[in-house]
Amino acid sequence: MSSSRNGHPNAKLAPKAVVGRVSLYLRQLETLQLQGLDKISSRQLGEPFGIKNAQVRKDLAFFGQFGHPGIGYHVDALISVLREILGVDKDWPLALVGLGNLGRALLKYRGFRSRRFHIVAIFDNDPRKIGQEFGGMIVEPIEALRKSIASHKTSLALLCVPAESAQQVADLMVAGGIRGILNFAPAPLSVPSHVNVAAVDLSIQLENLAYKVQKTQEGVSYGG
Amino acid sequence: MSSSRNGHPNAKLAPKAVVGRVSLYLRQLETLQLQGLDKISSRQLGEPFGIKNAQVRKDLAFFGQFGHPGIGYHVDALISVLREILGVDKDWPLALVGLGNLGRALLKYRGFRSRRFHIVAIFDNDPRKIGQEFGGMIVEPIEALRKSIASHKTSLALLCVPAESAQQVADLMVAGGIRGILNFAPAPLSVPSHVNVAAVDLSIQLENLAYKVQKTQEGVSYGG
DNA sequence: TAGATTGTTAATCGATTAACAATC
DNA sequence: TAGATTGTTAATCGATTAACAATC
Repeated sequence: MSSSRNGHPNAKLAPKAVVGRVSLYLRQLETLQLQGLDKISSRQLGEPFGIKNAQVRKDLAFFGQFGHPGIGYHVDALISVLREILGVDKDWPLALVGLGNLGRALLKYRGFRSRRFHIVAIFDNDPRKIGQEFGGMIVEPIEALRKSIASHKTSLALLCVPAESAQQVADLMVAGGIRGILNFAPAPLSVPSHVNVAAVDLSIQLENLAYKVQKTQEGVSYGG
Repeated sequence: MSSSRNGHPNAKLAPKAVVGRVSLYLRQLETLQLQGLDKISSRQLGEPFGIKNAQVRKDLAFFGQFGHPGIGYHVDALISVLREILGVDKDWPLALVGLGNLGRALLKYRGFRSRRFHIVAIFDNDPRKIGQEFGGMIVEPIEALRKSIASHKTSLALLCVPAESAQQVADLMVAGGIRGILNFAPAPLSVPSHVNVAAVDLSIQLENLAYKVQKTQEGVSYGG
């Protein structure tokens, strides 16, 4: 028995794959809530993603017992509990560094706000950008990162600078106390173990697709 | 020893994780090539990504024998072979659908071109955008997708429309003969099995980071 | 030759799936 | 009650790591 749930006491860190799927479940639940549904089974919850019912139950079981045998899961209740588990039941201030094309696109991206992620400060090293206004914020020089992180209590940062300067900027983020970096630069980052990095690497994703497409297009017609 | 290598004959599709890592190796090799290195060991190759030497060798062994015992791998030779394996030894035309903030940022993104991915046609359903020029191309209506895919022989597409219309546009892509979709919309896509989808889901990545940060910040101070 | 490093096998580890008693 | 569906255990599957003979 022993209270596990919502990640307080001795709970272990869930495997990354589990957390990713739980995010998907949460999103699906929110869609269903808008549609007025109030109950859902593990089978229905996994279906849109091609995830098996046993997997859904196992993933949720990692955090506690939320379902009702014979019934399924209550949509509203499960939403609350998953939001709490993932930590998206509160606001997360974000620092955005690098105002190139991608950085400016992220500044306007609506998907973040709906998840309580808010960009609160923006940084660039281009003197022509510093002092300018973007999305209601004044661009600060990268040296201002440290103070800004402290004053906004920022834990998460979006790293949108070119590959060449990514490590250098990451170092400044770490020095300032950042705990998680979403890295859009196509470069590996070296950070202390208490800092988490997630990479968004578009070229690698495209290469993956290219490989599969190439593979499934030939393959068929060749002999052993 | 039966030619495996470079993915011609009976070669099985490599596990997704393997392909992703091979992309990283290739990028690292290219960096080393620019630095003038001509040999490298499996240990050095994996180091920047925190990948163990045994893993690097096993990943490469999936495609063939490219190394030399006691020596390591020849940088130039391995680059050629990995490019061929991944399919990035040739040009890949891309269709871009959805010219919101993200779509326009991708249009200018340099990371694609260096990998021989080229956006060759752009689409939107907004009448104010159709006919306009972006990045040297004229915006076409989404209904033109089918003909364009055929004439450009496009296998890969970037899907940057809002979540609500993502499935509908994906259906048109599939009908037009697209074989791989890089999906930026926060919505699950349902496609036939011969079409590959890779999702770029920023909110989910951020939620992952938020979870870990939250977890490592508390955790420590609570009792069993 | 001695030292380095490969490709590959065996051992370990972790993740997914199937099955089912318990429950509504 | 009968049918549905959970949480969980056991079985399967796949991926990572360690170890080492073969090779340069």
